[in-house]
Amino acid sequence: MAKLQKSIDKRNALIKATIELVNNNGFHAAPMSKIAKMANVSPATIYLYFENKQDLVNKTYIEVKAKYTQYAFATYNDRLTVEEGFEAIWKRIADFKCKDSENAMFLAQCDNTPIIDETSRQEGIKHLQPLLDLWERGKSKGIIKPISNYILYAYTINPLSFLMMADKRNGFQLDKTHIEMAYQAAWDSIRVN
Amino acid sequence: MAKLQKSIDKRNALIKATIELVNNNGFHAAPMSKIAKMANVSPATIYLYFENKQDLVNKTYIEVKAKYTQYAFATYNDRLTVEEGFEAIWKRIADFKCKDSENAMFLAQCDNTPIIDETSRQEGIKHLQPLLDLWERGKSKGIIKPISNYILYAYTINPLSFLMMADKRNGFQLDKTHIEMAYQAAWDSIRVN
Amino acid sequence: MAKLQKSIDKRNALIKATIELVNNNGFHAAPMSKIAKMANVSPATIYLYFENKQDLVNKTYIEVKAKYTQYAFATYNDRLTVEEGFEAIWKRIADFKCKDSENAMFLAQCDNTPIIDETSRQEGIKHLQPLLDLWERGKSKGIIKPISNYILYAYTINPLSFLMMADKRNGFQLDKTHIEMAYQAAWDSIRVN
Amino acid sequence: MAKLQKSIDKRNALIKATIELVNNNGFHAAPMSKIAKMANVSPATIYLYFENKQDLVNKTYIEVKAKYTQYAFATYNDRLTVEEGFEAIWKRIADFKCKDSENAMFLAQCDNTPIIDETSRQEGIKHLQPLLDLWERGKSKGIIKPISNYILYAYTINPLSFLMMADKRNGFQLDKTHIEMAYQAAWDSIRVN
DNA sequence: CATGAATGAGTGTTCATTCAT
DNA sequence: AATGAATGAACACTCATTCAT
Repeated sequence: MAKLQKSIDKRNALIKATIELVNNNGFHAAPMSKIAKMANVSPATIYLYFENKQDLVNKTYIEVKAKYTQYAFATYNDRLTVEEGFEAIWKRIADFKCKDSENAMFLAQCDNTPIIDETSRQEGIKHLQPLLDLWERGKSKGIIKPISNYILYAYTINPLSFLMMADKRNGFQLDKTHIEMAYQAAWDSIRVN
Repeated sequence: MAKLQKSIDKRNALIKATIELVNNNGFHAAPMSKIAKMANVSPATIYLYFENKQDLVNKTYIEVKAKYTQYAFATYNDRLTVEEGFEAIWKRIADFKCKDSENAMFLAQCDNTPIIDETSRQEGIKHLQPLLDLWERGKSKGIIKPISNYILYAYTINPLSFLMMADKRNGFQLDKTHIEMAYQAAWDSIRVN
Repeated sequence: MAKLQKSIDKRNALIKATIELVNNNGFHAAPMSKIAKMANVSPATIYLYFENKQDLVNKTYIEVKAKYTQYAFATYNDRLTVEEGFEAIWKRIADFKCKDSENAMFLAQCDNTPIIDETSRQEGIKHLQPLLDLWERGKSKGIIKPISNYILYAYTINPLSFLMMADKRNGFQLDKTHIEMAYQAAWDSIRVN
Repeated sequence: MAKLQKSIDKRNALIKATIELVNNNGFHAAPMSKIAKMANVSPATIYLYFENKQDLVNKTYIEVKAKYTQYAFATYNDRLTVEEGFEAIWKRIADFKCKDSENAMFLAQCDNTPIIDETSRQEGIKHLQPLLDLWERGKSKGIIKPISNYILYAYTINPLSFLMMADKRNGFQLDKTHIEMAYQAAWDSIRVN
């Protein structure tokens, strides 16, 4: 029991270290040796928990994505109206991007990069289903435009990554007011007017 | 003159090679030696044209971004109405993402990554000014929502990167119909009701 | 008693695993971890039975060499004539190389390699004494050439290793007929004609 | 020209270092770093001359084997009688084992080991053809026993490796007298009495 | 201007061995 | 007696960069 606990701690420490290093300097500046050092572990120990670097990165991605979706849907249930449901999910995601920016930034870095292999990417997306279901409901009720989910995602959720990065990098502040405006833009872009 | 011409050719070849390699396997799979080989040049020659790898990547980014903005504004002039102007620019950008996907994918990979340094990033954004001016015009005329340009960008232009990647990676097809739908979403998200 | 029995089983399993792995890919592909796995034992357990890897390899060598000499002399007794005795031993050794090729191959790999330390090598040779005695008898009776035992060994026994490897690796078949021819060559090379 | 010369020097130094290290402590104690150091070269430089460690070892083997066969046949021509020819070749090989023991020991270590891949092994054997031709001549003239070349090799040439190792390791002295005795044994083993 | 050869520092990974349990 | 987890040191190999030519 104690052994197992310790193991999970190390695994977590490794994943945390990976996220931290990747966030600070990008994937190309996150060597195994540094990850090990930051997790207070020998480089060899990493390979007790992960097959290789690719696996470590994939697993980290999947784990973070799981946290993300879990957070996103925590307040949602399908008895909400389409608009209520959408707002609930969207705001939770916005919240995640603001409050858990470590994880959010890591996910953003994974977005357009071939570092995560396709299998893990699919695995990561899997838990987004409730949102897709909500959209289908909205479409059939004539509330949401009858367009591809890819477009719906591109115009509602994805912009939040950009805004979070702008907040981190440039002068932009992703505060309450801006989030409200962003939500309005998101909803306006997909609702049937 | 002939010498200079030759030089520009080599520089271009190097930039082209960088883009190609980064597109195929990401930044971590684009070593200087491969870039040199693909450009039919000695590794040492790269350092006649660029200070180091960081510089090569930065310059490549700036160059590609310049092509991108040049293409974006080619049909635009400020005598167009706000909506006409916006549509003109947006559609050109969409066009670029479809037709020059080599360059577009490279830019997408640079988006959320710390590989490009902040200075070069600013340099790349510089030429986007006409779009910002257009938005200001739209805002003052009450046509476009009075919100931060970051949000306007996030909800109109940025989604196109996501859709292009979806087209490259997943089943999604960024064709005429989808582009039209995306444009509608973009415009709906920022126009005053 | 049960405990002790179990221990011997484990020791044997470890030695067997060592032989098997070394045979398959050579010494450099027989790490302790794989040996442990193949013997269904923890890596740490190896160190209860052997001091270190060198010791494991040495002991394996000695053990296999012991089996080899035991087999070689099983049908021999010193009341046989010199030629009968030589044939008996030689044919047993040839038999061993054919039938117990696992062990024979392992010994062959140890032959010209510095992996086995000199002490263990001497230890392994020790049981060959009856053959040396036979040779001395043959020499004193004028039946066997009065030459160094090293040469006698080199020209009678050692060639069998080469032929066995040729059988394993190349097209050569070390069958009944070839063994008979080899025996004739061996005997011809050392007998006083 | 100077450049090319220097390159060949380095290649030779690397091969020499490989032989030396393998001879001293076996293959498992010849890491690339030590080979590089012994050749006064950076580890990275090895990879300018050889694809990888396997390639380095293979090429070293082929090169040494070539020197060996070249030396073996230097005094031979097919106008010699079968016995003269055999003695010429055999004695040259014995000579090689004595005088160029560095190379000879390296070859001995390669003999029963899977470190050299089969292709390189075949490549190494290729130049032995004149000996095989001589044997065929001897067989057709009824001078040499009509038996497999594998057996002829096992009982004439191969014992020399054993004797050389005995000379290096144990008390045995592979001197003139012993060589003469060994030759007699070799010839007796294959000649038609 | 252009290069091929060269490299020190670093990469991901494996290994023989140890230790707390 | 037996172990799974852990590790420092080493391994084969690669990289961005330099330099003599």
